[in-house]
Amino acid sequence: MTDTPAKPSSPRRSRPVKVADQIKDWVVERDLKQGAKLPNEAEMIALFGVSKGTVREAMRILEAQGLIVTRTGPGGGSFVGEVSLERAKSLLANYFYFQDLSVSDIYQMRKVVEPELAASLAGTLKPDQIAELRGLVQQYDRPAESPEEERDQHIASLRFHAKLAEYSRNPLLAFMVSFMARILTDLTVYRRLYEPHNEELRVRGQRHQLDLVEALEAGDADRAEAIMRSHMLGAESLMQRQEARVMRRFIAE
Amino acid sequence: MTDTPAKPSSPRRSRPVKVADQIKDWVVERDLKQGAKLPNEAEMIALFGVSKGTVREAMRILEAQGLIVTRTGPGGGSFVGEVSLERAKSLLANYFYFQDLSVSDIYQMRKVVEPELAASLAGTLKPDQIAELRGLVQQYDRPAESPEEERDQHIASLRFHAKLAEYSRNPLLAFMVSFMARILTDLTVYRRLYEPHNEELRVRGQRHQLDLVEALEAGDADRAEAIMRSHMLGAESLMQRQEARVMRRFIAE
DNA sequence: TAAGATTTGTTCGTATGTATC
DNA sequence: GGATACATACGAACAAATCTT
Repeated sequence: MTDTPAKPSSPRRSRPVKVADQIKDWVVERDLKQGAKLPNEAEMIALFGVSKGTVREAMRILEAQGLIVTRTGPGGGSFVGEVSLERAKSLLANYFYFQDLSVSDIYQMRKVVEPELAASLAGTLKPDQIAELRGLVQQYDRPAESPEEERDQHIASLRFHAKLAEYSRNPLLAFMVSFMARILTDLTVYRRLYEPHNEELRVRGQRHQLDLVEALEAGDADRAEAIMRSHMLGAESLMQRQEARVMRRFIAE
Repeated sequence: MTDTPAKPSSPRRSRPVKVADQIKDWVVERDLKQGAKLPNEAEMIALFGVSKGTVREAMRILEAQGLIVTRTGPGGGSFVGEVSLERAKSLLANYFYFQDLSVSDIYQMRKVVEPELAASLAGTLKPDQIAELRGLVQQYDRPAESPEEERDQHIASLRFHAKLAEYSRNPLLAFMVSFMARILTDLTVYRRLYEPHNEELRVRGQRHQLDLVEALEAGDADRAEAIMRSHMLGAESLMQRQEARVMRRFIAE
């Protein structure tokens, strides 16, 4: 029912996995919302006719997917918990760990998605949101004086994009932009993926972002889109030389 | 190390979760590849100084994320297993279950991503791939004679897009397109999300796809992009009236 | 086919930890 | 601080799957 169309001869499903599926069904049937309480361990044991260990393994499966959260103590138990953005990004990052994702792959996506986001945001932001964006841009207002500062500036600039994503009313667009910002951030942190210093590019990047905020404030969608497109081209050239294959490690949590 | 920058006061981490993290670290340190064998249960117990139940719960966590697979019997055990495309899509779908994702949200994304995919595919496909695409288009060569057939045609048409994604050399682009095709397919299956029948639109859609294959074969990127863009607009209008909020159920597996 | 070896799968009893009242 | 209600963890035993001979 809630399963993908029909696995041709399942490879084998252990009982905990089955129980996890049953619990999902149980939740869906009752249309439980975030925060709703699930039966406790003892009740689960009775409900599905399995032992405590099996129930616990099933719970861990659901927990790992972010579908439930568990608290101990009186009034504790397991609860429906919506999958957080953070967890969703981590789980997807694990997938790309095994793919051969390059920086230019990411930019091929960014070049089309970020301008669309910018365009759709024009004229929809509240003054405090505009202010917050301007605040982020200020964080890299001056030339970096050390590699560490340059790295921090780079990360702050990615936070600018993540913030734009946050303001979007389209969850899919928001997720994709936020996800790419995270991958690039991780890359910056773990791989020193920032340039041998190029002051001109930094200044131009900052100019772009300030102009963009202005266009967003003015509600000029076309201009916002154009600026973002140009900004992406600049950023791409900034990172292009980095041949680095992106994902070469597990992403924990 | 492999964790996100630094959780400010983690809410509490159960022992199985810790062990799961330790196992991830263990794998990363050794740079184990897909198929590599992990220590068996007994060794894990010794290695981390926890009980069997705890080890098993940790394993279930990793399994739920698609990071390991487990087999019984001699020569069995747990193995590093790359996260499959299917699982990644399912896990992400669970996130959007809790978001308020609309059909037009999906199309906002499709309208920019699918043309980019089409453009990048022009001139890169082998004859058998071209043939396979043509084969898919043939599956909705004639007017549907029943709602069921119309649904099947709609699904086949989404398979066309999924197939294009499969041919892409950009894993990120490929994933996004495939993911959207899956959501729309689920929607078609579970919610009868296909139109009250509009023969003209069907014919035009098919025409688009045939022209697209031709442009891809000829290596005409601009034309492929333009056709896809137009195709997306048509498909959008086809589904537009469906106000349906997309995700209102768990996606199992 | 059958038996044995190996490894995960499942259960049960018990004890401990944790948060609420 | 004690009682209560819950999850958490351990250990020993047994079941099932699968490979080898």
